[in-house]
Amino acid sequence: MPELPEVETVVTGLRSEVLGNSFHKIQIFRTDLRQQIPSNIADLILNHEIIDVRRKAKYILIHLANAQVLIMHLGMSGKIVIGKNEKPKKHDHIIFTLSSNQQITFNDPRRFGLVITCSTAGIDKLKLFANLGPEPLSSDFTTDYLSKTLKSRSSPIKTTIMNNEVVVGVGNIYACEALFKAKISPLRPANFLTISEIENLVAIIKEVLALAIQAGGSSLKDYVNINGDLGYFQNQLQVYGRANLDCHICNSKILQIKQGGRSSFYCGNCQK
DNA sequence: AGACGTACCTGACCGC
DNA sequence: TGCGGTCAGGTACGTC
Repeated sequence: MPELPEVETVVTGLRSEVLGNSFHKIQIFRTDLRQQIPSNIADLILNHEIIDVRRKAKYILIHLANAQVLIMHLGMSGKIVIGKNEKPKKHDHIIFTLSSNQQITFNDPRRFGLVITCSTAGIDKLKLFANLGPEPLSSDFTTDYLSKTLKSRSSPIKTTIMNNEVVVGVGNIYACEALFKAKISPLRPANFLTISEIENLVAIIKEVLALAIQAGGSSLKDYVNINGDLGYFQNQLQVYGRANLDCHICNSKILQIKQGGRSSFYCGNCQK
């Protein structure tokens, strides 16, 4: 469920729900996520005002008045649900109860996600954040930056834009979608792209992510609503998950291949 | 430094 | 119904 737009959506929703509150209670059911949930988490975060909620790459950062930060990542299958959680469901690993009495539940079947804490000052020293590239929606992600970065990269452009050291937040879905819109084959070696292709790709990555955020990502429903309607942006996908269906532009069959262990979807006719 | 394979874990789905 | 295989929106680590 989580690429950048979904995480952004979760962060926006969380912010409106938790700002000014504090955590009054934590229930932990499993500690063995991607990293262990720290055993002293309650001591660090309970009863301090929540002063900010932000996104960094695909991480959710909840800043507290005592200069601690609660850091969460949703992995492949993580969800954050707000509301009364009367009886914990399967794979609910941690439930935070707010001073407002609302509850925030972290649910993650595959447990590739993460819940840790860090001091505000220590964030920049975290290994997690040590080698992250620029935020795609920021002014740091430019044609100039990307063209310099791609010069030394001979791997396919698809796996390259999914590399967090190159740019953060571009996951499998939006990598496929952006390359389709940019008419660039996912197989092209990154250092073979022309300047105008790179310029176009930068603009399109920003556009695709912004549109998906506008649409509330694809996890909005799990999160705001109790009825599990499918995400809104899913309906706008041009290639992802559409193997053997017709390209909306040229009617060729959408192809599916494997790159770096992940599925890539593309139009062999439109994307060169 | 960068490329690549593999590992982490559970559930859903498909063919037999 | 059960079994085995494959797949899934992410990241980290070892090796070459």
